[in-house]
Amino acid sequence: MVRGKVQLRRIENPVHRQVTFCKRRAGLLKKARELSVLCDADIGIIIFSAHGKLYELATKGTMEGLIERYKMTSEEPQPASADVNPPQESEREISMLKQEINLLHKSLRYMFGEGTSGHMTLEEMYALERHLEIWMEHIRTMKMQIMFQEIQSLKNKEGMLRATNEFLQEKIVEQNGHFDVAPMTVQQNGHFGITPLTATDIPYPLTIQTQLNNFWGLNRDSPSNGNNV
Amino acid sequence: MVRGKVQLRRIENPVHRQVTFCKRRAGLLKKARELSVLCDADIGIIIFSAHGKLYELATKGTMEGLIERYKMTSEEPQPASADVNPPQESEREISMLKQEINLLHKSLRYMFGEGTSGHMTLEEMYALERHLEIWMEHIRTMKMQIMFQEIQSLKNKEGMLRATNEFLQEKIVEQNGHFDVAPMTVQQNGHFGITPLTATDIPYPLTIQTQLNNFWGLNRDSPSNGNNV
DNA sequence: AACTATTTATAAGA
DNA sequence: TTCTTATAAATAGTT
Repeated sequence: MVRGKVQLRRIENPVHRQVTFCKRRAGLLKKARELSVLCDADIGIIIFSAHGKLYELATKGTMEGLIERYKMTSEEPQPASADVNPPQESEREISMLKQEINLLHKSLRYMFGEGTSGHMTLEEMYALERHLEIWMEHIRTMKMQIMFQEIQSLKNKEGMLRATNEFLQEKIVEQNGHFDVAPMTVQQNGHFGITPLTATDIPYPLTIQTQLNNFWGLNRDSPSNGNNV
Repeated sequence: MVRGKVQLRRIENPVHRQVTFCKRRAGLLKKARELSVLCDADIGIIIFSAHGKLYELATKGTMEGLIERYKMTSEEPQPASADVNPPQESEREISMLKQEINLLHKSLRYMFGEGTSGHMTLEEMYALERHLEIWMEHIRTMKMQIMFQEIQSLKNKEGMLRATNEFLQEKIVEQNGHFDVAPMTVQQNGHFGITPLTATDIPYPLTIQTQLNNFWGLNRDSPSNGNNV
Protein backbone atom coordinates (compact mmCIF):
# COMPACT_ATOMS: atom_id res chain seq x y z
CA MET A 1 0.00 0.00 0.00
CA VAL A 2 2.90 2.24 -0.22
CA ARG A 3 5.64 3.15 -2.61
CA GLY A 4 4.16 1.04 -5.23
CA LYS A 5 0.86 -0.44 -4.47
CA VAL A 6 1.26 -3.88 -3.09
CA GLN A 7 -0.23 -6.80 -4.87
CA LEU A 8 -2.67 -8.87 -2.93
CA ARG A 9 -0.73 -12.04 -3.09
CA ARG A 10 1.72 -13.92 -0.99
CA ILE A 11 5.04 -12.10 -0.66
CA GLU A 12 7.60 -14.50 -2.03
CA ASN A 13 10.72 -12.98 -0.51
CA PRO A 14 10.86 -14.54 2.95
CA VAL A 15 12.56 -11.58 4.55
CA HIS A 16 10.07 -9.14 3.17
CA ARG A 17 7.30 -11.46 4.16
CA GLN A 18 8.53 -11.70 7.71
CA VAL A 19 8.97 -7.96 8.06
CA THR A 20 5.58 -7.27 6.60
CA PHE A 21 4.09 -9.86 8.87
CA CYS A 22 5.45 -8.13 11.93
CA LYS A 23 4.41 -4.69 10.84
CA ARG A 24 0.95 -5.59 9.68
CA ARG A 25 0.31 -7.84 12.61
CA ALA A 26 1.07 -4.94 14.92
CA GLY A 27 -1.14 -2.72 12.82
CA LEU A 28 -3.98 -5.18 12.84
CA LEU A 29 -3.88 -5.63 16.59
CA LYS A 30 -3.74 -1.91 17.08
CA LYS A 31 -6.76 -1.44 14.89
CA ALA A 32 -8.58 -4.11 16.80
CA ARG A 33 -7.83 -2.47 20.10
CA GLU A 34 -9.00 0.84 18.76
CA LEU A 35 -12.22 -0.60 17.46
CA SER A 36 -12.76 -2.30 20.75
CA VAL A 37 -12.34 0.88 22.73
CA LEU A 38 -14.08 3.25 20.38
CA CYS A 39 -17.13 1.13 19.78
CA ASP A 40 -17.34 -0.87 22.93
CA ALA A 41 -16.84 -4.15 21.14
CA ASP A 42 -15.23 -7.31 22.40
CA ILE A 43 -12.71 -8.73 19.99
CA GLY A 44 -10.65 -11.85 19.87
CA ILE A 45 -7.96 -12.40 17.28
CA ILE A 46 -5.95 -15.52 16.65
CA ILE A 47 -3.04 -15.38 14.24
CA PHE A 48 -0.93 -18.31 13.19
CA SER A 49 2.19 -17.31 11.35
CA ALA A 50 3.30 -19.35 8.37
CA HIS A 51 5.54 -21.25 10.75
CA GLY A 52 2.74 -21.97 13.14
CA LYS A 53 3.62 -19.48 15.83
CA LEU A 54 0.58 -18.19 17.64
CA TYR A 55 -0.26 -14.55 18.28
CA GLU A 56 -3.43 -13.57 19.96
CA LEU A 57 -5.44 -10.67 21.26
CA ALA A 58 -8.44 -10.59 23.52
CA THR A 59 -9.73 -7.14 24.24
CA LYS A 60 -11.95 -8.38 26.98
CA GLY A 61 -11.24 -11.14 29.39
CA THR A 62 -9.37 -14.06 27.96
CA MET A 63 -9.42 -15.72 24.60
CA GLU A 64 -11.03 -18.72 26.21
CA GLY A 65 -13.80 -16.53 27.47
CA LEU A 66 -14.39 -15.08 24.04
CA ILE A 67 -14.35 -18.52 22.49
CA GLU A 68 -16.93 -19.65 24.98
CA ARG A 69 -19.08 -16.72 24.12
CA TYR A 70 -18.52 -17.37 20.46
CA LYS A 71 -19.73 -20.92 20.80
CA MET A 72 -22.71 -19.80 22.79
CA THR A 73 -23.63 -17.22 20.24
CA SER A 74 -22.93 -19.11 17.08
CA GLU A 75 -24.53 -22.32 18.24
CA GLU A 76 -27.60 -20.26 18.85
CA PRO A 77 -30.09 -23.09 19.15
CA GLN A 78 -28.78 -23.70 22.62
CA PRO A 79 -31.51 -24.14 25.15
CA ALA A 80 -30.76 -21.18 27.31
CA SER A 81 -31.68 -23.04 30.40
CA ALA A 82 -30.85 -21.34 33.58
CA ASP A 83 -28.14 -23.32 35.20
CA VAL A 84 -26.99 -20.84 37.73
CA ASN A 85 -23.27 -21.13 38.03
CA PRO A 86 -21.32 -19.21 40.60
CA PRO A 87 -18.02 -20.37 39.11
CA GLN A 88 -18.81 -18.20 36.15
CA GLU A 89 -18.77 -15.21 38.42
CA SER A 90 -15.31 -16.08 39.57
CA GLU A 91 -14.15 -16.60 36.03
CA ARG A 92 -15.45 -13.23 35.13
CA GLU A 93 -13.60 -11.63 37.94
CA ILE A 94 -10.44 -13.44 36.98
CA SER A 95 -10.85 -12.19 33.46
CA MET A 96 -11.23 -8.65 34.61
CA LEU A 97 -8.20 -8.86 36.82
CA LYS A 98 -6.13 -10.38 34.07
CA GLN A 99 -7.18 -7.56 31.85
CA GLU A 100 -6.02 -5.04 34.36
CA ILE A 101 -2.72 -6.78 34.70
CA ASN A 102 -2.23 -6.68 30.99
CA LEU A 103 -2.88 -3.01 31.00
CA LEU A 104 -0.40 -2.40 33.74
CA HIS A 105 2.21 -4.47 32.03
CA LYS A 106 1.59 -2.50 28.93
CA SER A 107 2.02 0.71 30.82
CA LEU A 108 5.35 -0.35 32.09
CA ARG A 109 6.48 -1.47 28.71
CA TYR A 110 5.35 1.80 27.31
CA MET A 111 7.39 3.69 29.82
CA PHE A 112 10.48 1.72 29.24
CA GLY A 113 10.34 2.47 25.59
CA GLU A 114 9.27 -0.86 24.26
CA GLY A 115 12.57 -2.25 25.37
CA THR A 116 10.76 -5.32 26.41
CA SER A 117 8.63 -6.89 23.82
CA GLY A 118 6.33 -9.67 24.72
CA HIS A 119 5.15 -10.32 28.20
CA MET A 120 6.74 -9.18 31.38
CA THR A 121 7.03 -11.42 34.31
CA LEU A 122 7.10 -10.19 37.83
CA GLU A 123 10.74 -11.07 37.87
CA GLU A 124 11.31 -8.82 34.93
CA MET A 125 9.56 -6.01 36.64
CA TYR A 126 11.75 -6.29 39.65
CA ALA A 127 14.68 -6.26 37.31
CA LEU A 128 13.36 -3.17 35.62
CA GLU A 129 12.88 -1.45 38.90
CA ARG A 130 16.42 -2.18 39.91
CA HIS A 131 17.54 -1.07 36.52
CA LEU A 132 15.78 2.24 36.85
CA GLU A 133 17.26 2.79 40.25
CA ILE A 134 20.74 2.08 39.02
CA TRP A 135 20.20 4.37 36.13
CA MET A 136 19.09 7.22 38.33
CA GLU A 137 21.98 6.53 40.61
CA HIS A 138 24.37 6.94 37.75
CA ILE A 139 22.91 10.27 36.89
CA ARG A 140 23.14 11.44 40.44
CA THR A 141 26.61 10.15 40.91
CA MET A 142 28.00 11.75 37.85
CA LYS A 143 26.46 15.11 38.45
CA MET A 144 27.51 15.09 42.04
CA GLN A 145 31.01 14.24 41.01
CA ILE A 146 31.23 17.09 38.59
CA MET A 147 29.89 19.55 41.09
CA PHE A 148 32.08 18.19 43.77
CA GLN A 149 35.24 18.54 41.76
CA GLU A 150 34.47 21.99 40.51
CA ILE A 151 33.57 23.23 43.93
CA GLN A 152 36.50 21.58 45.58
CA SER A 153 38.88 23.11 43.14
CA LEU A 154 37.43 26.55 43.57
CA LYS A 155 37.55 26.24 47.30
CA ASN A 156 41.17 25.31 47.15
CA LYS A 157 41.91 28.33 45.06
CA GLU A 158 40.00 30.45 47.47
CA GLY A 159 41.99 29.12 50.38
CA MET A 160 45.23 29.81 48.65
CA LEU A 161 44.23 33.31 47.78
CA ARG A 162 43.08 34.01 51.26
CA ALA A 163 46.37 32.79 52.63
CA THR A 164 48.20 34.99 50.22
CA ASN A 165 46.14 37.93 51.30
CA GLU A 166 46.84 37.31 54.91
CA PHE A 167 50.47 37.06 54.22
CA LEU A 168 50.57 40.23 52.21
CA GLN A 169 48.71 42.11 54.84
CA GLU A 170 51.12 40.96 57.44
CA LYS A 171 53.94 42.11 55.29
CA ILE A 172 52.38 45.52 55.05
CA VAL A 173 51.90 45.68 58.74
CA GLU A 174 55.49 44.70 59.27
CA GLN A 175 56.69 47.42 57.00
CA ASN A 176 54.39 50.20 58.16
CA GLY A 177 54.03 49.30 61.74
CA HIS A 178 50.33 49.48 61.16
CA PHE A 179 47.79 48.49 58.63
CA ASP A 180 45.85 51.29 57.09
CA VAL A 181 44.41 49.75 54.06
CA ALA A 182 41.88 47.45 55.52
CA PRO A 183 39.33 49.96 56.78
CA MET A 184 38.27 51.12 53.41
CA THR A 185 38.19 47.66 52.04
CA VAL A 186 35.76 46.41 54.54
CA GLN A 187 33.45 49.32 54.16
CA GLN A 188 33.41 48.94 50.49
CA ASN A 189 32.13 45.54 51.04
CA GLY A 190 34.28 43.03 49.48
CA HIS A 191 36.05 44.82 46.76
CA PHE A 192 39.24 44.52 48.57
CA GLY A 193 40.34 43.06 51.76
CA ILE A 194 38.98 40.24 53.67
CA THR A 195 35.36 40.63 54.30
CA PRO A 196 34.29 38.06 56.78
CA LEU A 197 31.90 35.66 55.30
CA THR A 198 28.51 35.75 56.81
CA ALA A 199 25.50 33.73 56.10
CA THR A 200 23.90 36.50 54.11
CA ASP A 201 26.89 36.80 51.89
CA ILE A 202 26.23 33.40 50.60
CA PRO A 203 23.14 33.08 48.57
CA TYR A 204 23.11 29.34 48.03
CA PRO A 205 21.23 27.90 50.91
CA LEU A 206 18.33 30.19 50.35
CA THR A 207 18.43 29.75 46.69
CA ILE A 208 18.56 26.06 46.94
CA GLN A 209 15.80 26.05 49.43
CA THR A 210 13.66 28.10 47.14
CA GLN A 211 14.48 25.94 44.23
CA LEU A 212 13.70 22.82 46.09
CA ASN A 213 10.46 24.19 47.32
CA ASN A 214 9.47 25.31 43.92
CA PHE A 215 10.46 22.05 42.45
CA TRP A 216 8.52 20.02 44.90
CA GLY A 217 5.63 22.35 44.91
CA LEU A 218 6.18 23.30 48.50
CA ASN A 219 5.48 26.69 49.90
CA ARG A 220 6.68 26.23 53.38
CA ASP A 221 9.79 27.94 54.52
CA SER A 222 11.09 25.02 56.41
CA PRO A 223 12.21 22.16 54.28
CA SER A 224 10.79 18.79 54.81
CA ASN A 225 13.47 16.49 55.97
CA GLY A 226 15.43 15.56 52.94
CA ASN A 227 14.26 12.27 51.75
CA ASN A 228 14.90 11.22 48.31
CA VAL A 229 12.93 11.50 45.15
CA MET B 1 -8.35 9.36 12.45
CA VAL B 2 -9.46 12.04 10.23
CA ARG B 3 -10.72 15.54 10.38
CA GLY B 4 -9.65 15.97 13.89
CA LYS B 5 -7.62 13.26 15.46
CA VAL B 6 -9.87 10.82 17.18
CA GLN B 7 -9.52 10.23 20.89
CA LEU B 8 -8.93 6.70 22.00
CA ARG B 9 -12.00 6.34 24.07
CA ARG B 10 -15.49 5.11 23.69
CA ILE B 11 -17.49 7.21 21.27
CA GLU B 12 -20.41 8.49 23.28
CA ASN B 13 -22.71 9.46 20.46
CA PRO B 14 -24.49 6.19 19.60
CA VAL B 15 -24.92 7.05 15.96
CA HIS B 16 -21.33 7.92 15.50
CA ARG B 17 -20.36 4.84 17.40
CA GLN B 18 -22.44 2.60 15.21
CA VAL B 19 -21.14 4.15 12.01
CA THR B 20 -17.60 3.93 13.17
CA PHE B 21 -18.14 0.36 14.23
CA CYS B 22 -19.30 -0.61 10.75
CA LYS B 23 -16.51 1.19 9.00
CA ARG B 24 -13.74 0.08 11.23
CA ARG B 25 -15.00 -3.44 11.44
CA ALA B 26 -14.85 -3.63 7.67
CA GLY B 27 -11.41 -2.08 7.74
CA LEU B 28 -10.18 -4.50 10.35
CA LEU B 29 -11.42 -7.55 8.48
CA LYS B 30 -9.92 -6.27 5.27
CA LYS B 31 -6.58 -5.79 6.96
CA ALA B 32 -6.78 -9.27 8.36
CA ARG B 33 -7.46 -10.77 4.98
CA GLU B 34 -4.57 -8.87 3.47
CA LEU B 35 -2.20 -9.99 6.20
CA SER B 36 -3.37 -13.54 5.72
CA VAL B 37 -2.73 -13.51 2.00
CA LEU B 38 0.45 -11.50 1.98
CA CYS B 39 2.17 -13.37 4.75
CA ASP B 40 0.65 -16.76 4.56
CA ALA B 41 -0.89 -16.54 7.99
CA ASP B 42 -4.06 -18.11 9.31
CA ILE B 43 -6.24 -15.68 11.13
CA GLY B 44 -9.41 -15.94 13.10
CA ILE B 45 -11.29 -12.91 14.32
CA ILE B 46 -14.28 -12.80 16.59
CA ILE B 47 -16.07 -9.51 17.13
CA PHE B 48 -18.94 -8.93 19.49
CA SER B 49 -20.64 -5.61 18.99
CA ALA B 50 -21.71 -3.67 22.03
CA HIS B 51 -25.13 -5.24 21.60
CA GLY B 52 -23.72 -8.73 21.47
CA LYS B 53 -23.99 -9.32 17.77
CA LEU B 54 -21.30 -11.60 16.44
CA TYR B 55 -19.07 -10.95 13.45
CA GLU B 56 -16.34 -13.34 12.53
CA LEU B 57 -13.61 -14.07 10.06
CA ALA B 58 -11.60 -17.20 9.48
CA THR B 59 -9.06 -16.96 6.72
CA LYS B 60 -8.49 -20.65 6.68
CA GLY B 61 -10.96 -23.41 7.27
CA THR B 62 -13.58 -22.64 9.84
CA MET B 63 -13.49 -20.72 13.06
CA GLU B 64 -13.94 -23.98 14.90
CA GLY B 65 -10.86 -25.36 13.21
CA LEU B 66 -8.81 -22.35 14.20
CA ILE B 67 -10.11 -22.55 17.71
CA GLU B 68 -9.07 -26.19 17.88
CA ARG B 69 -5.64 -25.29 16.67
CA TYR B 70 -5.50 -22.44 19.12
CA LYS B 71 -6.27 -24.73 22.01
CA MET B 72 -3.71 -27.22 20.84
CA THR B 73 -1.05 -24.57 20.59
CA SER B 74 -1.74 -22.55 23.66
CA GLU B 75 -2.55 -25.31 26.05
CA GLU B 76 0.44 -27.31 25.10
CA PRO B 77 2.62 -26.53 28.06
CA GLN B 78 0.00 -27.43 30.62
CA PRO B 79 -1.67 -30.75 29.91
CA ALA B 80 -2.07 -31.29 33.60
CA SER B 81 -5.01 -33.33 34.65
CA ALA B 82 -7.71 -32.32 37.05
CA ASP B 83 -10.04 -30.19 35.06
CA VAL B 84 -12.19 -29.48 38.03
CA ASN B 85 -11.16 -26.23 39.55
CA PRO B 86 -13.81 -25.46 42.09
CA PRO B 87 -14.47 -21.97 43.37
CA GLN B 88 -11.67 -22.57 45.81
CA GLU B 89 -9.17 -22.56 43.01
CA SER B 90 -10.72 -19.50 41.50
CA GLU B 91 -10.56 -17.61 44.72
CA ARG B 92 -6.94 -18.40 45.07
CA GLU B 93 -6.26 -17.24 41.57
CA ILE B 94 -8.18 -14.06 42.16
CA SER B 95 -6.18 -13.35 45.24
CA MET B 96 -2.92 -13.95 43.40
CA LEU B 97 -3.95 -11.70 40.59
CA LYS B 98 -4.99 -8.97 42.94
CA GLN B 99 -1.62 -9.19 44.58
CA GLU B 100 0.08 -8.80 41.28
CA ILE B 101 -2.05 -5.83 40.43
CA ASN B 102 -1.10 -4.17 43.65
CA LEU B 103 2.50 -4.71 42.88
CA LEU B 104 2.15 -3.23 39.45
CA HIS B 105 0.32 -0.26 40.78
CA LYS B 106 3.07 0.20 43.24
CA SER B 107 5.65 0.08 40.51
CA LEU B 108 3.86 2.74 38.61
CA ARG B 109 3.42 4.86 41.65
CA TYR B 110 7.04 4.40 42.42
CA MET B 111 7.93 5.85 39.11
CA PHE B 112 5.44 8.60 39.01
CA GLY B 113 5.33 9.55 42.58
CA GLU B 114 1.75 8.86 43.45
CA GLY B 115 0.42 10.70 40.50
CA THR B 116 -1.93 8.16 39.06
CA SER B 117 -4.37 6.00 40.78
CA GLY B 118 -6.87 3.85 39.05
CA HIS B 119 -6.81 2.63 35.48
CA MET B 120 -4.78 4.01 32.70
CA THR B 121 -6.04 4.64 29.26
CA LEU B 122 -3.73 5.18 26.36
CA GLU B 123 -4.44 8.85 26.73
CA GLU B 124 -3.34 8.74 30.31
CA MET B 125 -0.23 6.93 29.33
CA TYR B 126 0.70 9.62 26.90
CA ALA B 127 0.09 12.13 29.62
CA LEU B 128 2.33 10.15 31.90
CA GLU B 129 5.06 10.16 29.36
CA ARG B 130 4.91 13.91 29.12
CA HIS B 131 4.84 14.06 32.87
CA LEU B 132 7.93 11.96 33.16
CA GLU B 133 9.77 14.08 30.66
CA ILE B 134 8.84 17.25 32.45
CA TRP B 135 9.89 15.73 35.70
CA MET B 136 13.30 14.75 34.39
CA GLU B 137 13.66 18.17 32.91
CA HIS B 138 13.01 19.73 36.27
CA ILE B 139 15.65 17.65 37.87
CA ARG B 140 18.17 18.52 35.24
CA THR B 141 17.34 22.17 35.34
CA MET B 142 17.52 22.38 39.05
CA LYS B 143 20.80 20.59 39.29
CA MET B 144 22.30 22.71 36.63
CA GLN B 145 21.12 25.84 38.35
CA ILE B 146 22.56 24.83 41.65
CA MET B 147 25.87 23.94 40.14
CA PHE B 148 25.94 27.06 38.13
CA GLN B 149 25.28 29.31 41.05
CA GLU B 150 27.71 27.60 43.31
CA ILE B 151 30.44 27.81 40.76
CA GLN B 152 29.62 31.35 39.81
CA SER B 153 29.74 32.47 43.37
CA LEU B 154 33.03 30.79 44.02
CA LYS B 155 34.45 32.38 40.94
CA ASN B 156 33.28 35.75 42.15
CA LYS B 157 34.95 35.20 45.44
CA GLU B 158 38.05 34.16 43.63
CA GLY B 159 37.98 37.33 41.58
CA MET B 160 37.58 39.45 44.67
CA LEU B 161 40.44 37.77 46.41
CA ARG B 162 42.64 38.15 43.41
CA ALA B 163 41.85 41.82 43.23
CA THR B 164 42.66 42.14 46.88
CA ASN B 165 45.95 40.41 46.32
CA GLU B 166 46.85 42.71 43.54
CA PHE B 167 45.94 45.69 45.57
CA LEU B 168 47.96 44.56 48.50
CA GLN B 169 50.90 43.75 46.33
CA GLU B 170 50.75 47.18 44.86
CA LYS B 171 50.71 48.61 48.31
CA ILE B 172 53.80 46.71 49.17
CA VAL B 173 55.53 47.78 46.03
CA GLU B 174 54.62 51.35 46.79
CA GLN B 175 56.10 51.05 50.20
CA ASN B 176 59.17 49.03 49.36
CA GLY B 177 59.85 50.00 45.83
CA HIS B 178 59.98 46.30 45.04
CA PHE B 179 58.07 43.14 45.70
CA ASP B 180 59.73 40.07 47.07
CA VAL B 181 57.34 38.20 49.19
CA ALA B 182 54.64 36.62 47.12
CA PRO B 183 56.30 33.35 46.07
CA MET B 184 56.38 31.85 49.50
CA THR B 185 52.84 32.58 50.45
CA VAL B 186 51.21 29.48 49.29
CA GLN B 187 53.80 27.13 50.63
CA GLN B 188 53.71 28.66 54.02
CA ASN B 189 50.06 28.50 54.06
CA GLY B 190 48.80 28.83 57.55
CA HIS B 191 51.83 29.80 59.52
CA PHE B 192 50.84 33.36 60.00
CA GLY B 193 48.88 34.89 62.75
CA ILE B 194 45.59 34.79 61.03
CA THR B 195 44.73 31.30 60.04
CA PRO B 196 43.67 31.35 56.46
CA LEU B 197 40.41 29.86 55.57
CA THR B 198 40.63 26.44 54.19
CA ALA B 199 38.02 24.44 52.50
CA THR B 200 36.72 23.05 55.73
CA ASP B 201 36.39 26.49 57.22
CA ILE B 202 33.76 27.41 54.74
CA PRO B 203 30.60 25.90 55.90
CA TYR B 204 28.21 26.67 53.10
CA PRO B 205 29.32 24.57 50.24
CA LEU B 206 29.41 21.63 52.54
CA THR B 207 26.00 22.51 53.71
CA ILE B 208 24.87 22.52 50.18
CA GLN B 209 26.48 19.22 49.66
CA THR B 210 24.77 17.85 52.64
CA GLN B 211 21.52 19.16 51.44
CA LEU B 212 22.02 17.62 48.08
CA ASN B 213 23.08 14.37 49.53
CA ASN B 214 20.04 14.29 51.68
CA PHE B 215 17.99 15.36 48.80
CA TRP B 216 19.25 12.62 46.57
CA GLY B 217 19.38 10.11 49.28
CA LEU B 218 23.12 9.72 49.08
CA ASN B 219 25.27 8.86 52.01
CA ARG B 220 28.58 8.44 50.40
CA ASP B 221 31.32 10.94 50.91
CA SER B 222 32.94 10.34 47.61
CA PRO B 223 30.90 9.70 44.59
CA SER B 224 31.59 6.52 42.74
CA ASN B 225 32.99 7.27 39.41
CA GLY B 226 30.36 8.56 37.19
CA ASN B 227 28.96 7.19 34.14
CA ASN B 228 27.43 9.87 32.12
CA VAL B 229 23.99 10.92 31.38
C1' DA C 1 15.14 0.27 14.09
C1' DA C 2 14.31 4.81 11.78
C1' DC C 3 12.77 7.40 7.90
C1' DT C 4 9.87 8.94 4.10
C1' DA C 5 6.98 8.89 0.21
C1' DT C 6 2.77 7.11 -0.74
C1' DT C 7 -1.22 4.67 -0.19
C1' DT C 8 -5.05 3.61 2.76
C1' DA C 9 -8.36 4.37 6.20
C1' DT C 10 -11.72 7.04 7.83
C1' DA C 11 -14.40 11.31 10.41
C1' DA C 12 -17.29 14.54 9.22
C1' DG C 13 -20.36 16.47 6.15
C1' DA C 14 -23.73 16.09 2.26
C1' DT D 1 -26.98 4.52 4.01
C1' DT D 2 -23.66 5.82 0.63
C1' DC D 3 -20.59 9.31 -1.47
C1' DT D 4 -17.16 12.86 -0.96
C1' DT D 5 -13.34 15.02 0.90
C1' DA D 6 -9.81 16.49 3.94
C1' DT D 7 -6.74 14.64 6.96
C1' DA D 8 -4.71 11.10 9.99
C1' DA D 9 -2.60 6.62 9.98
C1' DA D 10 -0.36 2.73 8.03
C1' DT D 11 3.24 1.01 5.80
C1' DA D 12 6.64 -0.48 1.51
C1' DG D 13 10.86 0.39 0.41
C1' DT D 14 15.05 2.09 1.84
C1' DT D 15 18.96 3.10 4.90
